[in-house]
Amino acid sequence: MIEICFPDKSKRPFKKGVTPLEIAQSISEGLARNVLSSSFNGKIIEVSTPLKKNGDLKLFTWKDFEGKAAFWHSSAHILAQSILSLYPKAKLTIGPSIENGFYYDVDFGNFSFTESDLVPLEKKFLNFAREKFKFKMRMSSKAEALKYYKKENNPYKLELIENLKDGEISFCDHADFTDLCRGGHIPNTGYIKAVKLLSIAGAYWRGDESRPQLTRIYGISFPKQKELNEYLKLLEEAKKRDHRKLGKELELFTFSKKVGQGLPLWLPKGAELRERLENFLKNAQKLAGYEQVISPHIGNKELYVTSGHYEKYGADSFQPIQTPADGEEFLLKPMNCPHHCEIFKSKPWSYRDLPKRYAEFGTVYRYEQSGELHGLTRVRGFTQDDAHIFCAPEQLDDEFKKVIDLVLYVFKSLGFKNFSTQVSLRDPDKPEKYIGNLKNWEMAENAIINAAIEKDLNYSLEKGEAAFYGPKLDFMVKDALGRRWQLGTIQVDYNLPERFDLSYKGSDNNLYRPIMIHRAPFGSMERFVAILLEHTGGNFPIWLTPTQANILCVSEKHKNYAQKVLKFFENHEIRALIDDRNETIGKKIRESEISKIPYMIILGEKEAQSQSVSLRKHQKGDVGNFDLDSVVKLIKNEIKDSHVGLNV
RNA sequence: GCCGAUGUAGCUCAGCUGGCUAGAGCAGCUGAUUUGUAAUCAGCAGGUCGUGGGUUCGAGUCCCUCCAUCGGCUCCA
Repeated sequence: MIEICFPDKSKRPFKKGVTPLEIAQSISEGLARNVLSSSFNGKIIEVSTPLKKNGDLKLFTWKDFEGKAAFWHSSAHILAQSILSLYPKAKLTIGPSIENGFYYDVDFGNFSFTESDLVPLEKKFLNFAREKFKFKMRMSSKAEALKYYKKENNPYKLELIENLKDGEISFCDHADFTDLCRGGHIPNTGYIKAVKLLSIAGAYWRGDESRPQLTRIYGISFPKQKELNEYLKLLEEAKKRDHRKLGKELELFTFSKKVGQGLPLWLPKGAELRERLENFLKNAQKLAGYEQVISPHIGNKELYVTSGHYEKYGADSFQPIQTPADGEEFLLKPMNCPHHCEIFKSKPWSYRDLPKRYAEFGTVYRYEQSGELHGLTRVRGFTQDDAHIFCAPEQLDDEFKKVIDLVLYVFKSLGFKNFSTQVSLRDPDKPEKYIGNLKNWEMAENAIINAAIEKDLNYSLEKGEAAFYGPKLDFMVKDALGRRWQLGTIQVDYNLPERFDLSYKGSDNNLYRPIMIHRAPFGSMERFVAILLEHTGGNFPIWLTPTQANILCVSEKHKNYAQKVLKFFENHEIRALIDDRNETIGKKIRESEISKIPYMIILGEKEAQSQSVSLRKHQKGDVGNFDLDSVVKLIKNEIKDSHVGLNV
């Protein structure tokens, strides 16, 4: 007998060799039907694995992350089986489960696999799934595994096996298909009732640009057809919130082939919106002790040679601008930091002056790869809400926390609740990738981690993700389709103060090197507006929205009264428009609803007589009749409420 | 940059296997209507079918080049 301990700490004895599935059965038939995967002493195992010793058992169903992972991992096996069945010459590589579904990377050789090939593949998949093939794990010696894939002539699997230890190599069989596999499957293929092969993409073998490009097939599967339908519907809904679509519809920004790809043009409404965001942050920064500075859009090449950026990125960026003078070269500003360093250098500083906090909405230009451009989230010209803090080492801790507070304040004011943070540290195994001494790195990394803990951030530690000049803390927010984007960022930098030979005089009359903090709460105005659009679906908080109230006349007869109402609104600083076109009131309301203006002020004969207005709220409908004073008061109150913490 | 897909009027789209002067709705303009909580009616105008080349008696439709966009990969100071 062995003793099994469950997550609720209860313990029960079982016969030696019992499987997790049998244990589930002993609990309830329902659980047995739904259990997809399990873990024993923290290690993921098949539910058919006999248990031979005492230990902690967890059973996973579709509701658990681990259950879904097993489900999708198993789906990847069936996908691979389907691929080989239709394309016997294809070479399989890897096929993991991902956040939403799974993929398999395949080398089709000379054959060009296209989207239309997904349909028959999907059919094949479903046919295999219905057969209820059992997934069976099998250990293999390294020699045996190598022999198998040599026979299959599959260099990818051979490379994978070469990197594995003998004795830790296993295969998973189902039907007549086998694949190198670590394990973690559902009991049989029949659990998969619905599948959708979503898209194909090129992906480099092992993520290395210099190695062959494979065809990646993405898919998602579900235990019920209904769940697949719901997921596909969700994707459709998400497309409606795409910032590129909304930006066009709401006339916020546009692109022009003639101006150049990745170079956004802000339309009047978008520019106004962006200006409001900038003013909001400027006010907050003023209160936090920042000073605004302004630097030019180009800088002498020498500036970037000094900063080290030219050496590292020069060849991959916009190339230097030549002037009529011999040998003179300027670069489009790819970042603001070197300029700010020179601002700091403009006079000598005492320790009493620190920290200096220089802020600038600085527009920078970076030559991003054409295939990487994406709406407003990845562009070639953008404006960072940048600032650089020059402080003494002993001030780093405190300054870092203050910046976190500012970022959290910005996120809170704009209603971003579901964000995650990532602490990017150096890779300790590759010290050559980083500059600065070890002691400083440790100090900075600890400062960031401690600050993240103290501020109760939900953070992940990412080794090897640090910039070459220092560790950083990034704030990540998802877009409508669940893609993660970095917005706010806080970075510690030991490099630039060194390269620019920055210094301040300490109390002992010696010169010391300041530490620099780069930070941008929005990240960039472009990306921030994009993500804000996707989060709000274009229904911005009323303090930000381009038009707050739309004054609609029932007929052209009431133009004069409408003008009077407009004047009244303007006097109370409410952004209002008049729609006095010769159209029906129904049409004006419809258009106002579509353009997502929060309030409609409807007025006709009745209202003109009584000097009142009829109020309609976007997405809500008629609110009732109000006199001018109370309607203004009502809207102003909502504007104030929508602006969390701004009026402190 | 790489793999795959897409590109028809300001916007959303139709145009089957190549065959009359390329269509629709919305937006625009003109006129009628003067309207009460999500589209009033009629008329008019609007397109080098992304670009350049090729195949063909004939190309929006087939082939190639380039450009842009979309989904990914790589990258992201």
